[in-house]
Amino acid sequence: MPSGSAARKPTAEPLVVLEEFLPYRLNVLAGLTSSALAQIYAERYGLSIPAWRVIVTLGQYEFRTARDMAPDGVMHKSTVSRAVSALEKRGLVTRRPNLDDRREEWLALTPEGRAIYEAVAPEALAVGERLLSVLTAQEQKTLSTLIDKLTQQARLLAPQDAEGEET
Amino acid sequence: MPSGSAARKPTAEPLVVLEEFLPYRLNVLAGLTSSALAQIYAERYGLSIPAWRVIVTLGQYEFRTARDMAPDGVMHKSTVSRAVSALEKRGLVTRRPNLDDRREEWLALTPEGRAIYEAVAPEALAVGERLLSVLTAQEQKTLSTLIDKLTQQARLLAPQDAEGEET
DNA sequence: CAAATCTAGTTGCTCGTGCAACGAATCTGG
DNA sequence: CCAGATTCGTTGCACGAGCAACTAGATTTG
Repeated sequence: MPSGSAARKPTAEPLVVLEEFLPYRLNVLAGLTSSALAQIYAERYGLSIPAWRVIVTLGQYEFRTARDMAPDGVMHKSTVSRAVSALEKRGLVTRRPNLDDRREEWLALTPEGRAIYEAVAPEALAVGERLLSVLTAQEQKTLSTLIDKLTQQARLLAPQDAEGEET
Repeated sequence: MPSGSAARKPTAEPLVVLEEFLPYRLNVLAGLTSSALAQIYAERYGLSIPAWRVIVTLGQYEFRTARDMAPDGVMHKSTVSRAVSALEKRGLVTRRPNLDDRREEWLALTPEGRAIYEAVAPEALAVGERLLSVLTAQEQKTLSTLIDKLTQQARLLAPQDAEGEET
């Protein structure tokens, strides 16, 4: 147990107790789940988090533009751009210019890309479910609601749209 | 409205729906709250996330070693090391060798460091509370429980101890 | 239809941070 | 009491990602 030395005497007035601070706890949890997931898509398939998100989105929607990948400002557009380039270079994604608006391009999975998607997705899902397995069905529904409420509120408090992390 | 093009037709069998995937949602939420907080301690006080954590911990415990800053593997030790160096250079933190074990050093806030702590902490707390303000007291308790359960479980699924993000 | 404005996407730069290798101090076992 | 293993902390390296500036194309306005 590494926290054997943990019981150091607290200051007179600890204004913030980190371990109870919601943003901190959310980040720790998010980081841990990211690590768990990364084991799969990173170590096993060489995918970065942005790449994983691109693949999942394309697996979900068939055709999308790069901009669609960052629906609400999650992921910077440069991040998406580089992820797509990398995936294209690996032959997992194709670009096809949109003739109606030649600024953007339609992205799609190649057969190889889809193969990876079909291999990774179930494993990722399994991790998600193993995570949730410690909650009852009712708790899972509650959690979902709470996350939505908080996310909505956080969006109001965050700068404008900024952000960009993992999973 | 950027999502005007959102209703792209889904694939036959979307294996994973990203917007419903717990790890993804957790990361988005954590990222947004981080951004909200960063507005304060980064833009206003020039503190990185690790630096902020160090300051809060020292504000909480008076004396700590660098290792204590990463209780469970949150934050890499190199991250802590660099954060502490930076804080020392700014005169916010002091190091004093531990004579009982000269591998480690006792860290503490300088008066300047404490002043910053006392300025930042309430603001950060306020953000946390504004976040939570959309939840009832009961919901807040529930959330806390759920986060704990999930964190515990995530720790089992994550590699060994790996991790390292924001707040 | 020209000028100004806006949007999609790319790229150079920089910085934060994880990793791995290392140095120093400590602890353990023969 | 010495040799190997372990732990605290630092540092070189590389890479991922945000920012800002830019190109190219589209849209608006007068």
